[in-house]
Amino acid sequence: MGGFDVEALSLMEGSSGVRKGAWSQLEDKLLRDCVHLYGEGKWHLVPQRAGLNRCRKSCRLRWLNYLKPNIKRGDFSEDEVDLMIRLHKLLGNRWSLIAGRLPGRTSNDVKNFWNTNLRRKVLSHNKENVKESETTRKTHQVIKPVPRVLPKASSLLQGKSMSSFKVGVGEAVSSSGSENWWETLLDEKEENINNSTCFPGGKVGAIELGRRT
DNA sequence: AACCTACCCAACCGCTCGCTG
DNA sequence: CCAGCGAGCGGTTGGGTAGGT
Repeated sequence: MGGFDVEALSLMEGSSGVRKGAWSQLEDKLLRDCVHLYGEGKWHLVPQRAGLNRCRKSCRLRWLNYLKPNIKRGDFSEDEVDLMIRLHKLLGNRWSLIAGRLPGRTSNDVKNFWNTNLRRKVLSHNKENVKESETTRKTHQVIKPVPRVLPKASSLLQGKSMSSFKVGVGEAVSSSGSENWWETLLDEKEENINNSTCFPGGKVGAIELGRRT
């Protein structure tokens, strides 16, 4: 890669005239300068301000997943993987929430890592569990997880600090008074994975956190 | 060396949510 | 209350590349 490929800037334009595809160094520089100058947010204004022929979404994603300072690159540590698995058990495919507990990691990173590395691992692990559970089904009633509904306006859902966050449902959680309530929740869930008081109703599905099902 | 396959990761797309007038 | 708009999210796609034959 030597120098900016100005010609490439005019290529790969969509039908709307907006450029698509990989970002050039020049585009990265323009976007970085723009965010430094105006700060994050107002993404609809960014293409104009930065002089980029990109859609707002593309700009935002590029910044969040690649250009933002303090983004951690490289392999996930064992601790991170362990935490990711536990959080995924708890939260399901809430990549942004999971990424929020992994400093320097983006939701895209987490999602990609999960899909390429962990999904298979977990699936095979689950298969083993299914085999095992089939042998014990006669004596143990299987109680499946039920959506845990959290307040929509909660800081958890907005990626804000957890320290001031109080969960609105599940007395066991809110009454714990723990700063790291979610860690408690992880332990609690592992311990009570088959406890109906923790997961009442036995409804099948991902854990509800407000936005999606 | 050439081809094929699987994998990784950046980027796009479509949808939902929250805010505002 | 409702429509319009911007922001954010998760699912999916596609290009690049490493490894195998």
